[in-house]
This record gives sequence, C-alpha cells and structure tokens, in this order.
Amino acid sequence: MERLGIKEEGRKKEKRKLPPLPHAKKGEVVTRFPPEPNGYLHIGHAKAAFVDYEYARMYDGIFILRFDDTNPANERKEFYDAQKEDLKWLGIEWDKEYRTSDNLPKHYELAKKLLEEGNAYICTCSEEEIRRNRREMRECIHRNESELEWNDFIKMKEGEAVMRLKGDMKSNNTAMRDPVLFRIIEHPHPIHGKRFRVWPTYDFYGAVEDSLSGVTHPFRSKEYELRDEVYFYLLDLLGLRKPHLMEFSRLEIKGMPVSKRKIKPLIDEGKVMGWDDPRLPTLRGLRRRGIVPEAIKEFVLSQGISKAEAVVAFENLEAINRKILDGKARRYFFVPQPVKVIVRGLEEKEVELKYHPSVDMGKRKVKVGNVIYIPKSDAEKLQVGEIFRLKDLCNVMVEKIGNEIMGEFAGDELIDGIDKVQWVGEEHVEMEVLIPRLPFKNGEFDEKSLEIVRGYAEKNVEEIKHGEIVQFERFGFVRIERNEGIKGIMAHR
RNA sequence: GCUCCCGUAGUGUAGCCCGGCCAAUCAUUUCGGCCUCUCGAGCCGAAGACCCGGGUUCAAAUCCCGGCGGGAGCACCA
Repeated sequence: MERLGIKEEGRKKEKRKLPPLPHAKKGEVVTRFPPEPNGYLHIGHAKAAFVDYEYARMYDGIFILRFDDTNPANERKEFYDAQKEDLKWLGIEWDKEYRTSDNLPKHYELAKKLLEEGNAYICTCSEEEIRRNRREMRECIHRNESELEWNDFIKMKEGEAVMRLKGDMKSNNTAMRDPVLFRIIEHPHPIHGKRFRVWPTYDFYGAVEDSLSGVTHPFRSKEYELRDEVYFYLLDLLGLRKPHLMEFSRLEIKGMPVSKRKIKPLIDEGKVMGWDDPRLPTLRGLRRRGIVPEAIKEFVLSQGISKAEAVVAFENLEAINRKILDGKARRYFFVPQPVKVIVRGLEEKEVELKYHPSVDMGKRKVKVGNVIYIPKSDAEKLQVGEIFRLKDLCNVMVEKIGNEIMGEFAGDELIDGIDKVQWVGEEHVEMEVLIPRLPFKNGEFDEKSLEIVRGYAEKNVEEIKHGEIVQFERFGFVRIERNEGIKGIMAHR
C-alpha cells in the first residue's frame, strides 16, 4: 500500500504542466471547447478539450462547453449527447453548456448593425463569381451598390444571396477578402427545426460567441491562423471585447489518421468495424482498445500548445497507458495457439495464483492435471532433455516432441535462468483476442492491421466483467468484451 | 503561384517573448546492469538535439537578415 503511494507520487511529479497562459489572472480565465455536433470525438478533440479544461482549472476559471451547431445540414441530434458522453468519460467537467444556435437572434441583431453601418453587404454573386473575384482581388458591384437589406436577405432562397463582410479585397490575407458571414440553409436543424433559415459562418459566430460568452482565452488549431485578422476586425466593428486568441498545432499520429475526413471512408468501405474500431483514434475506439482516460490526458497534454507540426508515435500513448494499467490490471493466463503437453507425474490439484505480483489483489484458483497447454511460440523453442518452468507451478523435463509434447514433472523449486511459461490445464476457456495495429502503412490502409489470435484462457476469465482491462501475462494488456461470448482486445504489450 | 505559420536527440516536448545560470529539460525509444516465478512494471546507468549561412553583441537555441525544409489557407465546412 505504502509502496504504491510512493509510486503514485513519483509519477505525479513527472507530469508536465502546461506553460503559463499570457494575460491570465487567477479567477479570471474563461475557456471554451466548441465541438460541432456532427460526429464522434477523437483524440484531436481530446487535446483541445483538455487544454481548455486544464487552463480553466489551473487558474480557477470557468470552462464552457459550446456546441457550434450552425450548419443544420451537418449536425445530428445524437451527437450532442454522444460528445458529452465522451467528454465525461475523459473526466472532463464543464461549468456551463450552451448551443451557438440558441443565440441566433442576437447574431441577427449584430448582423443588421453591421449592414446598417455599411460594414457588410448582401451579395448575390454566385459562388464561382465570389471565388474568382477573390482570386483577382476585385470588388463586386454589390459591395458598394447593393440596396438589399437584412429584411430582403432573409426572404431570399438558399444560394441566392449571402451576407459578406466589407473587408479588403486587396488584402494579402485571402481570409480578409470579404468573407461570407451569413448564408441561407433551408435544411431543418436538429434542435430548432425550421425556426431559422439564415445561419452564421464560422468567421462570424466564432468571434462573436467567444466575445459575448466572456471567453478570455480561446484556443483553436493552427489552420485557422489566417482567420485571426477577420476575427479581430469583426469584433472591432461590432465594438465587442477581444479575447486572447491562441493557436496550437493539430495532433497527428503516425500511421493513424485522426481526422474525420480520413476515417469516414474506412467505415463506409467496411475496412474497419465502425467508429469504435480499436484501430482508430476516436475516443470510442481508444476506449474499446483499453486506453484509459488518464493516459489520453497525459498524452495530449505532453504535446503542449506548440505551433510546430508534430507527428507523434502511438507507442508514446501505449507507454503511458501501460504504466497506468500495470498497477491496476489483474493478471491471468492466456495461451495463444496452444500446444498440448502431457506431464507425467504431475498430479491433479488446485493451485492458487496471485492476481497481481506486487499489489495485493487476492488470489485465484486454477485446476491442473497432467494435461497442460502452452503457447506454440514457446513450444517451438523446446529441445528434448531440456527443463522449462510452468510459471508459478513446477518444472518440466521435455521427453518427446511431436504434435504433442511429452514431459516429466521435474520438481517444484524454482531453477535460476530457465524460461517461465504461462499455461492452462484441461479446464479452460477458448477465446480470441483481437490485436489492433496501426491502420495505415506507407500511407495506405493495411488490410492486416487487425490480427485475430485464438487460444485458451484459464477458466477464471469468466469472472471478468465487460470492459475490464486485465493483463494476460507474457502476452499483453487486454480489454475484455462480453457480448455473446467472451473476447479480448489487446491494448498493447 | 500567392500569403501566413513552423523548424531543439529516432519521436514528442521544455527553454526562445525578457540574450549569459543551456557543455540545453522531461518523457518515449534503443542499449547495458539490478530486481522480479510475466516477454509487464520498478530501480540504476549510457546513447542521442539547438535546419544552414551571415550579422548584432563581451556573450545567441534565444535578437536581426538571407537561404533551405515542412505545414496550412486561398469554401455560402468548421
């Protein structure tokens, strides 16, 4: 117990802290995590969420969960809750929660103001025209001569007109070339139905919401950097408070695409089982694989808020997870690709084995007789005349090697320097363990990224609850799933 | 192509804003050794880095200029 306590403390010390926030005062920091409810959260979201959450905690501030649901065609009702579940699983708690879509009336008010003050205009150019004019840095006729007002705009049809900011068509920053602020979308909204037809774009609601909700330190990922200028310009025009906007690089994992854009095709083409496939960096996938929330937290925070693009190895996460799991996971014997061994002289009996080598978790009982199974990989190494050890049981002298191995009991005492092998007896459970690997190899989907290993596990695995993570000794950490039968998913060695 | 951002060991990261205490932090990785009835964990040790070239300065990873390399944006998507 005390030993554990010391270990625990040792690890805590190593935990890195986020660097101090500029312009931050204790008690006055407000952060926000703004997912769009259009899919399941992945580890990239976890990074953003943890950074926001941790900074709020670090400064005794407030952390807001905000659903950026302003594109009714994309959002789906089920994801509001799914995302909240995933955040809760991560151990993230929020002080406030709201939907951006609930604030549309306020957005409309500000839009009208922008229009009336001549800082925005209703543009009826086609999308292609807008694009071309942007490229050619040319103002369109509507910018200065449009007579259309807000009330005209809201009566128009989808695609007929948009509201644009009067930025600077000559700006080097393409984001400033009169970005679209509002557009019309007829598609019903999962929450509001047909109540609204005019929807703000990211440039508008992002800046406005951050400011109005009191966020002091909004974080976004680096690809938005060019939009900073729009963000502050807009707030200036609206006379709204300007937060300390910050950016960090996106999380990238070697061989494991994080973005929805790359994951979705794998699911659509049936290459993976779904959004919770253990090969995927979705929170649901990681969870199924046996990666614990604390590990995800430590991992993503170790990336920090640097703007340098980084490609991290998944093994970093594995290493963190392994260390956390090691002190908590019960041990069992699992024999992959079992080979039968007849041990002459081994009496039928019941032995007690510890659930954990150093932490007291009690003991389990295992029946043995003279029929034993050991892993093929170990069996292949055996030579006639050699003595090997059945771990926690006894020594066996190899007499004959064939389809089965014949051996003889060779004493109970531990002999130094011989191989110790995990085993099961006649009483065992057949099961399979899924071994997920990196889904991508050399930029292409690896068809062999999910290996299935069949084997025998000691009967006690039947007591393991669904979702529990255990260690199969000398094999790896495995999360147990119990649906029709019992199945294991290997997290890592 | 244009614009912006980034460049510290194999990998990630601290330090850079406010130059000296940096012969550079921590983690991972690899390799030794110890411990352990797991190929896990733990303990000890070792290996390994400031993209290049100029400049400023008594002094540069840190400031300035140029080059090279990588990334992002150029959507009525976020």
